[in-house]
Amino acid sequence: MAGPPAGETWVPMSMGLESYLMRVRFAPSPTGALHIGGARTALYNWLMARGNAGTLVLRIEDTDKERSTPENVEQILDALKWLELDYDEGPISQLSRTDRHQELLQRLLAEGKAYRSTATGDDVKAYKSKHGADKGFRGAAQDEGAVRLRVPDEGSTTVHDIIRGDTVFQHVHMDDPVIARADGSVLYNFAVAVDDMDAEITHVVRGEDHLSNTPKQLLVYEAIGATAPLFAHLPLLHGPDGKKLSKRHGAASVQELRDAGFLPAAVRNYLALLGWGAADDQTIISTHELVAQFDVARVQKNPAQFDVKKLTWLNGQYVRAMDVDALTAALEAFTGRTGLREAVAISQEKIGTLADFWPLAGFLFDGPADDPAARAKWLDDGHRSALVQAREALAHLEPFEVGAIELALREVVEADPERKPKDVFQPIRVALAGTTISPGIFESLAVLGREESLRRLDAALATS
RNA sequence: GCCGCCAUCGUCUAGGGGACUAGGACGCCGCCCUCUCACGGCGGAAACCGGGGUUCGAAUCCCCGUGGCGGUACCA
Repeated sequence: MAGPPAGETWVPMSMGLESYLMRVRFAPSPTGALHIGGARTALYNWLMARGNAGTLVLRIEDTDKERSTPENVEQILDALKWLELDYDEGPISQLSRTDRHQELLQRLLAEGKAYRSTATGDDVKAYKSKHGADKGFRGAAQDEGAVRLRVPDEGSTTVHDIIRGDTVFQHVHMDDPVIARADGSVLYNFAVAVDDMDAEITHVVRGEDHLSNTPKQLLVYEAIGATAPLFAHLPLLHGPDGKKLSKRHGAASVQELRDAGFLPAAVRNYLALLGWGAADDQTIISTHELVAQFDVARVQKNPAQFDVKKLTWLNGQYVRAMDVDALTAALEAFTGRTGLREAVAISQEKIGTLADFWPLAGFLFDGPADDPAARAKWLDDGHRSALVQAREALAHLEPFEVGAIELALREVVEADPERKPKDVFQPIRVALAGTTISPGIFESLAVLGREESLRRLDAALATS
């Protein structure tokens, strides 16, 4: 599916050849579920590719064999699929590129641009505490040990970042980074540069936690003699307490979002807004508009806090904008039940997430809930006559439809000047639903049908 | 500790020297609508981290401080 998405043959006027050939990548490490920050990184890359007729490459950074499992890879693939973010190339396993990594590693070793050293982390630390910040660790070449890249003593490496501008890293502050373990297996900072180079990635868009890794990777490019891509380091995402986002903030992973009943389109919209704003500050933006409008250069520099309340509101907007059939399909998939359409139609404007539906409307299918407080308040002797009259009004009503039901029940209200609407409607609600919260009462009666409605009213009268 | 990034309402943001009495959205508060819960409508409270500079003029540019965050792995 390389090339522009279906129906989108345009290329923004301002885009030159370089942008037209844009190649971006999403390169998660499979250490567990796809977190929200990772999802946003995936989304931004996807938006860039789709908005610029570019190519999105999916690469799995699995060079850490301890943590990378097939199950974890599967989780990431699932999450992307649920988010409806597709990719044009991959998934490529970084591990599968071992031969190529070794080839270049040996070359750097042979050229003296990298060297083996048995120096440990503690050795480096000791060296640092001796020399302070004025001298980065430089090892002496040995014939065994881990492979370190030789960092020049003088000069500096500048990261050109689309979001942040230039950041200069002085070489004297940098330690020679380890690029391969003593057993020869390569490390992230080496593999990522090689793979991005071979995949001809033009724009690396990733989390800000990689910013200080970038000069090391730039040095790898330089040692290999390759041209580095452009970088964009995204601000990190925090929870409501300003700390790193985690499970106790409600939902930290894409899977949790799905289970909480959020819609993929709403999640995409919300995630896009987390660190980025459209030029006109629009809040509800369809994925199609997002593709057209997203501009990584406009991404915020400061970290954003994930706010589940705003996501919930946004999700409600999407729920209400769906047509009933689509929402029914989503809810039937979510609940595992069928025949929900009528109940969905009368609940649509009252739910924020898919998970809100069953607690609200489940009584239509599974019978009344049991809320003793509601029964005590509304099914007492004081409301008995209203319930009896309502039952009579409904018993032979034709047709048994929303409009007729409302007329009939309002007549019951007016039959007694002391009566307020809720003195009739709430007892009915509690009789039908078992609780004081439900979709509209006329609508609920119509969906239940005459027979079931009368059964529930009789049951309430029998126990009150 | 060292290296680096960042800083507008509680939150997400608009703003990029004069259009700022700092705009929008979520949330919050009040009112309206109303059969419950919601939706919706109307209104309100709420921010330029602090201090110095530059300038006729600073939320916007510079410096310092403070705070937050990231990195400092033979993790990614």
